[in-house]
Amino acid sequence: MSKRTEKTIVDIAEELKLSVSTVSRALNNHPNISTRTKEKVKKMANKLGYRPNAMAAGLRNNKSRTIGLVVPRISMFFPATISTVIQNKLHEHGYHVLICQSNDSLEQEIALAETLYSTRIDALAVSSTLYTTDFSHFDIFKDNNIPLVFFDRVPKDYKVKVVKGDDYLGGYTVTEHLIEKGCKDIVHISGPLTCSLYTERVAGYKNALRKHKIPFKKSRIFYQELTKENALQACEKIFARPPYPDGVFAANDTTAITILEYCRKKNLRVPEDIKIVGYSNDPRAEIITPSITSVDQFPAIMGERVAKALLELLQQPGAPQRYSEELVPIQLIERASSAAPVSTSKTTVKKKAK
Amino acid sequence: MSKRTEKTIVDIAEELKLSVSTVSRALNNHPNISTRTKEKVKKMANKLGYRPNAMAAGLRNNKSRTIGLVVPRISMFFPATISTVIQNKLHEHGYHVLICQSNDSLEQEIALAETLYSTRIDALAVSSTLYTTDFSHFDIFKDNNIPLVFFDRVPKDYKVKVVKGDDYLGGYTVTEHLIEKGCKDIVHISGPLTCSLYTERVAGYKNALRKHKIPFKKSRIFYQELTKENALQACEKIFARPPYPDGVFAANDTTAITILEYCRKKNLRVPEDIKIVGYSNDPRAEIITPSITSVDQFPAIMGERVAKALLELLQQPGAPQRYSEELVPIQLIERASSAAPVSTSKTTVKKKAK
DNA sequence: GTATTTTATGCAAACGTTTGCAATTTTCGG
DNA sequence: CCGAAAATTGCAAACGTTTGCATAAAATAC
Repeated sequence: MSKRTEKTIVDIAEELKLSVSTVSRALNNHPNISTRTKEKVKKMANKLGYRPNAMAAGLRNNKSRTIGLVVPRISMFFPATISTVIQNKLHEHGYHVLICQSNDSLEQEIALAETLYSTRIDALAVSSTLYTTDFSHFDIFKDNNIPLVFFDRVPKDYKVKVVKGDDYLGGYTVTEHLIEKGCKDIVHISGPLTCSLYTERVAGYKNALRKHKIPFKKSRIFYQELTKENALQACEKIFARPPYPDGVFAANDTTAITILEYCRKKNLRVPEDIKIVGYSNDPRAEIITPSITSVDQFPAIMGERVAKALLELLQQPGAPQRYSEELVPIQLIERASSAAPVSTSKTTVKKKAK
Repeated sequence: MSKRTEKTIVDIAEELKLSVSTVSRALNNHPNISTRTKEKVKKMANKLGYRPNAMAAGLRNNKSRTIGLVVPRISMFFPATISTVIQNKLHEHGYHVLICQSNDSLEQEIALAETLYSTRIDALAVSSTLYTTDFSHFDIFKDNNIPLVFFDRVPKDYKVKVVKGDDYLGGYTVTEHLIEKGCKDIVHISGPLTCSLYTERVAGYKNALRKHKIPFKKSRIFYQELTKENALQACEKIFARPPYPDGVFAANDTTAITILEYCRKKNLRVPEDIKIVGYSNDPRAEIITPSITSVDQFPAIMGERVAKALLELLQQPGAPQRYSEELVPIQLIERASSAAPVSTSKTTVKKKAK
């Protein structure tokens, strides 16, 4: 085991009786260096086991070739998929990605912004906390003209590049779908309104109701963090007494699944007695019985777009960042949980096939 | 928008008519600095919007306060959970975590080792590719005494710190469980043997068979990357002609789920006709019908242990790294897919309840 | 009030690169 | 073979910190 003696370009230079600048340029394929010396240098670099010191280069160039990525958590399907794509894509272009989790804590998000700035990341992509309404902790990046892209959970009144799903359309589509399948009393379990994407889905929900002349009832909408526990609590309220709703639009699949299981326990048949639609098309939605209708948000596409946006901004340093919003399409994936027509109460009780 | 003028400690020093060294020490709470100047300095730092430059500090100190994490992919439940935990834990101690994906490509893994070394990470944790048998691309870290910890997918003959699940016990437990539930002909879908954890599970499988005097048949074991497509191909072979097996031990849950769905299509009843057990306790295993028996590997615990190991090594720089293996326990989670006793062929055909 | 210890601050080098500019060597036209 | 242009290489400063050592200031002892 050799003592920790990192080889540097000066070692190469000494060995070869060249100047460090020549060695540096040779390693970076600078056109002014003859091919002969380039070869010599690279050979020696190999021989000595030289590895460039990214910090030294970064300090000199004032760039780290690292980009930051802040997401609520990487153990959830949707952000995990996006992160994967962004990471792979940027890696192809020689960038590292520092994936950080805010754990949906505003405090942590603020701290992350600070320390990510300290590492002098070249760009930042963020999907914010559920509770972030003030985005000023990202001002440092804007002010210093560091590429900044928000995705999915994006700010409302903060001028910055944005890549998001078409949440209004999503909310509208789901609700209309349920109405078309015969639902007349649709509950919506939404995330907290501090997060703009939920307000948009709610808007879609309301507009679909209005269009189909179904009265909107405040008591039929819930705003909460979309956890299993909260979903169960909502169920307790919803099914405390009749009339039960005949449709549920859950703003994520964890909630949809929880409600489905609750209904099973209550001997409510899905979809005959009540239809359920989720959101995000989590892999679980497909395999549960009955399979759950959901909305595909195409996380891979979103990831691609974010990566592309970042790369474009990185390619044109100094160019002022313009506000722009990019919409990633959504698609309703119809499955069993919202399939059959609603049985008129107590009449046709077809035996469920499989 | 201010021009990009990063404030540095020299700016603070000039403003305060102090030397840079004093400012540096003040910001780092060096004991030799009077509290009065410390306060003054910090105040001014705030006022100027100073943010430390991690690269400069890193260059000087020869440490980056960043640790590397190499996993096959972060979009899979098990590594995602581990990564989450490691990241959060290390972050508490002021470290950044550079999460990288090898995408199960040896080539990418090698490249990652190289570039991670270039960033001068302070430590490295890796769960290797399915196909990594030669680990010499990690020698740089060993040779330079940089903390190196492997987890889950660990090397066989490479002396290094290791945190892994008890895969032998897992294989044994699952197989014995199936036998106890009445299975006499158990197929095992294993990952490729290049990955040591699968060889151990296979060993467990074989030993359980032997102990219970069930002959091992080579034709009943499959070695393949555990994807859905491969699982389907295996199914085609397995169910090409009778006799069909009465038990399947799948080395991950994706495979178990695929087989379950295949059996449903073939009108084979699970668990009456055939029992299925998966591995890793993916969230999907719980919600599918019938729910699938699986093996919990406690990813959160594994993550904790890895983080702890890294931190310990980081705390004692220079100490020679010893080889050591830490076993994380496993637990069989019994569910419906392996529950009921095997129906003797064609006799009692109880209607499956729900 | 001086000598000595303790406390607080400053100087300057170092970390490993990159790069503008100057210097040197090579090439080539005439 | 000379001079000028082109190609190659070298010098030295800079990036923003940290830190060993020296120095200055304050506190303490006598």
